Amino acid sequence: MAANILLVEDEPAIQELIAANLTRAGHTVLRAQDAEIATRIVRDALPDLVLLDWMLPGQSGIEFARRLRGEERTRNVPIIMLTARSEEHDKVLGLEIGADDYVTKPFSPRELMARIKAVLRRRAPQTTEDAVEMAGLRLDPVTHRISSGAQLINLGPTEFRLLHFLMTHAERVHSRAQLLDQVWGDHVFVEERTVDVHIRRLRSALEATNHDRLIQTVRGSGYRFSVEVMATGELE
Amino acid sequence: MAANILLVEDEPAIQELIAANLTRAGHTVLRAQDAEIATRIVRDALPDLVLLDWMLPGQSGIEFARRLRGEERTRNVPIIMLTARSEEHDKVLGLEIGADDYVTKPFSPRELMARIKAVLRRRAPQTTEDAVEMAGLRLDPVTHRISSGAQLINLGPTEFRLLHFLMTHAERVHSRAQLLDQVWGDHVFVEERTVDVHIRRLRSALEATNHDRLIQTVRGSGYRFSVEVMATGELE
DNA sequence: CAGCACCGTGACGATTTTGTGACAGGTAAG
DNA sequence: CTTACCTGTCACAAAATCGTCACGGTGCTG
Repeated sequence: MAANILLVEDEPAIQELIAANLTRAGHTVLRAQDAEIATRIVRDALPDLVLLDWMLPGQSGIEFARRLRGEERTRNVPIIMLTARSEEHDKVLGLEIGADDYVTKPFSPRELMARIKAVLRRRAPQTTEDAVEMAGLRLDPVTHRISSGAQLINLGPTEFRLLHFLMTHAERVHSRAQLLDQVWGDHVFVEERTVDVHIRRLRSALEATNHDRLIQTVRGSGYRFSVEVMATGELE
Repeated sequence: MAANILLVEDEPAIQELIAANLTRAGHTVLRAQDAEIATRIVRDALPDLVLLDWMLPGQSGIEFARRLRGEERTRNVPIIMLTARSEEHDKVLGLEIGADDYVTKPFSPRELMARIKAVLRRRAPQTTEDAVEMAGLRLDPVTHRISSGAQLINLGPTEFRLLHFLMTHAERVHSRAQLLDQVWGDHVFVEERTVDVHIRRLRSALEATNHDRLIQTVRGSGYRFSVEVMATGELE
């Protein structure tokens, strides 16, 4: 959770504001007023995340980002860009470079912190090697097996990862976007509705042991793995 | 609790005094000596609250406040005005612009801190992820579930958001227009009476656990979520 | 008590969201 | 080069939810 964050921002007041919020959230802050200083810092130690102002004196933020992406060593460092306006042109340019997220000024620090949290979590997928068992359904990451009692259940790789994620984050609702980030990977371009299809494949595989009811649809929000029975159906 | 506060005050001694108190209370302070500096800051980052001196060199505080209210992005930032005069006329003018509170100099720091706390609390619960529980009714945004004891209650997306808003802003009357803004979204074209229908759907869903009485009609004004029993009828 | 403004309610068509079956690649094993 | 999976996308079906309306009830005013 706690991370080392490189903050590249020329406006002192804003830099101070962001730094204070980051510190309060438990992160360590490395500050840079311009791209040159930032470059020097990155050479010494790789941060876990870079917060980068689009407009900087001297070398622009976008140029710095491009350089980060260009070098093997720094390629995988997540970048969040702070941009003056939400113009489509900027957004496209940013995506090209591979910024992980965008925050447009004026931004609320609260929202910025939320984005940072999201990006960090996306980058550090929680993959315990421990077996999970819920409601008689057992998933073992080591042997890559799923079983219900003696009954073995066969799944494709994607459905396996999906079920693993859902079981290790049970009871929570996950949006399709979140599932894509966590299960498919960070920078994958896939239709959101594809999640539906895999949910369906997962369900039909679990149908044999009547475990398909554990995967619930939350209309307008996403999906949830839950042991609790749905409220509606008192089907008798 | 901890917030980012923009302090616009030209008198250095006063500024220092207030800033020290804010910092001690755990807040982060952004300082500006005049409206121009304040404008520059707001262009980049939205504070959680603005403490604004009425009298400023150059552009007046009231003018700055008016500009904040005029722009979409900054409209909802709470403002507390600081003024030397205590004339009724000023108070009216300030409230007209939409200042959330009003403190007259000389003020006691303790009083000011209390006002700040009050305003922040009023604005805060809008974006919380925490579960809410009132009168045995529990709403959890994370699992997207509503329960009364072991009994689960099913709601559509809109009713869910409506109940969430009402519960996080309980004991207060909300007009239909306010509810539409807060629950439906800012620029939605929907009949006001539609709120009635959703209130009704919400009530009938809560009826099973006898929680429908928590949602009260305030004739001529709107609706209120309240734990207190209505004074009027002891319906048996 | 009449008139009026306001609210609750049931119904219904429209819209949005999700489930489902089919299909065209893609990949790895044989 | 087959064959046997997997995958991502689509189009369409099914389902849930939404917004509106009309009607009737309720409480306030004078």
